[in-house]
Amino acid sequence: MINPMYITIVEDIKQKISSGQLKPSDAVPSENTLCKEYGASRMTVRKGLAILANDGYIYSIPGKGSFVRKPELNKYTIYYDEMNNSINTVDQSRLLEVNIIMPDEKLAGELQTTINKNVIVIRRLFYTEGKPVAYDIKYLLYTKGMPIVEKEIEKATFPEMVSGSMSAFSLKKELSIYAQMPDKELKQYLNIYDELALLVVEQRIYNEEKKPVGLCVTYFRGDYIKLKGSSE
Amino acid sequence: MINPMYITIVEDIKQKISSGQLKPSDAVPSENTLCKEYGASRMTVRKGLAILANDGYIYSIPGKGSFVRKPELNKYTIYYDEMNNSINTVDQSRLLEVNIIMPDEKLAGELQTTINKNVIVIRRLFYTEGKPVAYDIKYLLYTKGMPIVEKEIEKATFPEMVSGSMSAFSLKKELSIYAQMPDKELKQYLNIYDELALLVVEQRIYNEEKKPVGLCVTYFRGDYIKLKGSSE
DNA sequence: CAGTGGTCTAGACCACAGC
DNA sequence: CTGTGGTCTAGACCACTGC
Repeated sequence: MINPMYITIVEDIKQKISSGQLKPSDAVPSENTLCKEYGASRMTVRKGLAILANDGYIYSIPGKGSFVRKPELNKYTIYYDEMNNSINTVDQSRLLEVNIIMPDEKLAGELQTTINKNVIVIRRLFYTEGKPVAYDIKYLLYTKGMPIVEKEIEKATFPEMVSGSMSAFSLKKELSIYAQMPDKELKQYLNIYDELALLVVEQRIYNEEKKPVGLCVTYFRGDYIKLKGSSE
Repeated sequence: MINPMYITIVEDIKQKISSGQLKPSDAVPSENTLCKEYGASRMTVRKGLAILANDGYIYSIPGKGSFVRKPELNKYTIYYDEMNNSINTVDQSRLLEVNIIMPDEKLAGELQTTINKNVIVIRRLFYTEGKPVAYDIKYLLYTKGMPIVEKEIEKATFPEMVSGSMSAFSLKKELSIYAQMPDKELKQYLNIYDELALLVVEQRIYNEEKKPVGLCVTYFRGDYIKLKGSSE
């Protein structure tokens, strides 16, 4: 396997950074230097540097040069949807409620809407091997194209519901994760008889203009979910 | 403000995708078509397409063309370190223990080492406004350059401790997040008198060859932490 | 002023898809 | 075979930095 030249350049420089030969805020050799070093044209060298910049290894300052970046030690990527997580996958879901309501003030505030606008409520229970493992409640601002067929709602994830009515590319999403004790209602739904912690995940979806279009809160039995994230 | 031409191309195509004019798996106009359309050279067009590809909007298949990608609806980025979270920041930390131990079998398995290798244990308590909010325990495989000064240990985050002894660029990190009830010991450390859920975060750090170099488990009082993530 | 990175061109050759 | 994307070149002009 013969790599293209720009890949060679990328790997050489990555190696120098990983090995400590080049340290954060050190200057990477200038483009012209690298051209001579590799016998490559400037565009080829630049392609390599662009990749390094994109991967977070270096940054460039016009007129000065390219420099090694300090790595982001605390950045993780997490793939989350309410039906699928690392311990168990939801194999069944039960629709508790689909309704159109007028939000109370708290909810209206959350959704940045007014108390006289319609909001869709969807409440579901998720099961794994016949046992209830999560209680899920969603509030969606009504827009055309929203799912109204119950069968669709039962199996859809939150972003899927919203993206039916708008291009998914324009959506901004936020997660909020915390631990909580269940109240009476949740204990009943989730068959909890003694003390058991819940993992609560709130998803908020915003449109292109950062207006909220939906809120989803999922209460997972603590013994049935583990969220996983990783660097890179 | 006049944008470079490749930015214009990027924004035009992004707009077509966001507005739904181009849908997932639709073909983007070919490079030659775009060259003519914008009166640009092929390298300029390609630069634009490269950016779109990098941002996850499109993908290219040699010999066929470029196509609109299905957005990753479930991808989030989370910035986590054990001393800093969305409700409160740790303003004080107390070192409970720094020690060198032989791991038991379970720990040795976790760290993929043997029970006769030295492991550093660090246990800390984190405080916010004088109140204990998290209990933190770390296991590090010993390597040269490890922090041994207590003052350093008290304030360092997990990746910082490890990166003292190796280039941080080569580290792979994993997060595991779940909810749990505190045991007696944790209740004591965290001043918990009635039932309160804990948010538990495990960090695992691996070196370039995917060998574990450290494990860190942090138990947060559920009422004192909320992890935040967001798309893009 | 010389050196740096940022943009851009007008060619070239290649491997691969599909007809 | 034509059209596609992937790699690469050898120039060019620009704006910026630092001496």
